[in-house]
Amino acid sequence: MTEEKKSLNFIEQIIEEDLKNGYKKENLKFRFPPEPNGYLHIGHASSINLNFGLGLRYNAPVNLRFDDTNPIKEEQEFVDSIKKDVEWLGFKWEKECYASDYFQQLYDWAVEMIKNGDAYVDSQTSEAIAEQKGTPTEAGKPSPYRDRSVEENLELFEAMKNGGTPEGKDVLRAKIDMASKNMLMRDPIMYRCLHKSHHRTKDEWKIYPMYDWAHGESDFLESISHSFCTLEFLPHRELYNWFVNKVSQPEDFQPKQREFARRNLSHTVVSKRKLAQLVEKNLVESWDDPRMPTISGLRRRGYTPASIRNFAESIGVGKRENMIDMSHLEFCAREDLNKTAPRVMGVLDPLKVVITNYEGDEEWLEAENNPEDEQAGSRQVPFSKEIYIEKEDFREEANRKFFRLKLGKEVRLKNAYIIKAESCVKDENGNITEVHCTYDPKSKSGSGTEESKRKVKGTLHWVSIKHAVATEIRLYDRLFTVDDPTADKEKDYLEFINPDSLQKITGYVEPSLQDAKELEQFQFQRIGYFCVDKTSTNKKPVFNKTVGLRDSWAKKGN
RNA sequence: UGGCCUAUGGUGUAACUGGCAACACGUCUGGUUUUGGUCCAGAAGAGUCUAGGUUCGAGCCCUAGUAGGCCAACCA
Repeated sequence: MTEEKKSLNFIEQIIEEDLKNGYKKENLKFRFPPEPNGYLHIGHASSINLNFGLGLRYNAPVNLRFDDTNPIKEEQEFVDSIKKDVEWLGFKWEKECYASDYFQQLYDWAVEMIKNGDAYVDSQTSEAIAEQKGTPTEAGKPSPYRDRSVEENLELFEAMKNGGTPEGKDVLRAKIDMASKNMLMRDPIMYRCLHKSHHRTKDEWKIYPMYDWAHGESDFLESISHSFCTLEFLPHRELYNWFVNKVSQPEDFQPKQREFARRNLSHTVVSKRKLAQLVEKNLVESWDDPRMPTISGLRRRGYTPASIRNFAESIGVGKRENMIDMSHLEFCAREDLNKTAPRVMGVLDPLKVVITNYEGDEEWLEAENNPEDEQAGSRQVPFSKEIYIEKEDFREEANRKFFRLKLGKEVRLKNAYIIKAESCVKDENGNITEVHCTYDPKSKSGSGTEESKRKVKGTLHWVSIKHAVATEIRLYDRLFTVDDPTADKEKDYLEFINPDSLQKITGYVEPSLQDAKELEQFQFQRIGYFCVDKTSTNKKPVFNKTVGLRDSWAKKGN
């Protein structure tokens, strides 16, 4: 085996550099820190893959930490879904943590900071505070409350904590530098009064810490060595370090925040807020609608954990703006499903074929389950005089590039016989309603006869009409009609919703699929990959189309 | 108008840290095939945002531009 030197991404290079500079490998520790205010999406999958992947690579623990500092937006439902999704993707966290675990510690540290003159209570309105903050090009002005005495600050902060201060009245601010070029350093707010019940601490707290005054401290408390976040947090790094310095001793190891670019996927949106909007406005069914780029949506659509992990791994991590084409995700789905999905036959747009010289009642033929997998074995599929084929697989006449059924020509029925189209029946509008064929009884697949080995250019999938199971098939297309629905500053992204992103049809599948279970995946031969929807029942099976097979015939515009 | 980040085929990442730009997706050929799938073989496609500079040598370093992004929630 040739030892191929896999190039490191810039995150791994940072870690290697730290290791080279004496940082102990056993002290490496990472975390994935979602806010439980929505469902995880494909962008999070990248972050999950990065953090947990690093854990695997360096044999280091990775915590799952919920950044639950805002009770207004956060709910237990989201905590549950996030845990489910991370597990489903195949990752194990070391500890399940919550920023809310540290509320008391954070509070105690805040009191210390007040005593040290590093924080003060500001009694102005949020508007006044915003105004004094200045602009990126203009320094801010100090609050008139900036120099309150320690005693007064302590008293006021105590009142905030006890709920004696109304919401919106007082806030605790760090005393840093109102003239800093970094807006975040202009006395950032540490605590606000929120008399809301928290999904975990219930009514215990009347004040809640802000992100900046919680995240780095949580990292510090958990001994996280490297804290990775997306690029928009880059300006927060200075503040992150400032706060960590306040709560730690110089000899303590300090977590290191580094930033990477979030991944954008074409023809969709990757923003929790926008996805939530799609759900709220009923533009999709739910967070797990198979058109959604959420982990739960992709799961329901038929994506496998491996396909999503491979996707995240293959697109890598970088620092520049990006727009990854959906076709790349689809490739990852096919690549994985090709190896694992059992092959079956189903007809989506049926055309009746009568085999006029077929004498028997029915017979069961052997069909290979997966040519990519020797172990997959075979099954029996029923054949009879009347079958369905795909409407687009028959033409009265066509040129020689059409490898399918046409009058007077032969085609093979997958796993069955070679048939020849003799005539077709049409309705009053000229639509073909039936094709009459004859079959060659000696051409049975696998029989080993001379006739069965004949080279016939086309092979069609089919299903015996009297054995067929009628199913609901849901076909999906991209959710948005353009690559980047957010690119147009004049138009709202919702204007680019694809009205035809979902199509429900009735299809007919072979009887072996009658009892398929939720999430079971199949390749409908010559069509694509499908999986059983959660609303499916034995009486009425429902299949979601995950992705079509590559189709070099359709691509040529036939 | 301030500060910071970024810039490599259509897309996403590489380039052993200064040595003739590579990989994957996508596209196109051809072969195999009882899936117009898979698989196999091959091709086209960038001279690295621009202009200077350092150097024997620059995608990598320096300077100045240009373009895009981020920063003025009691959101994360």
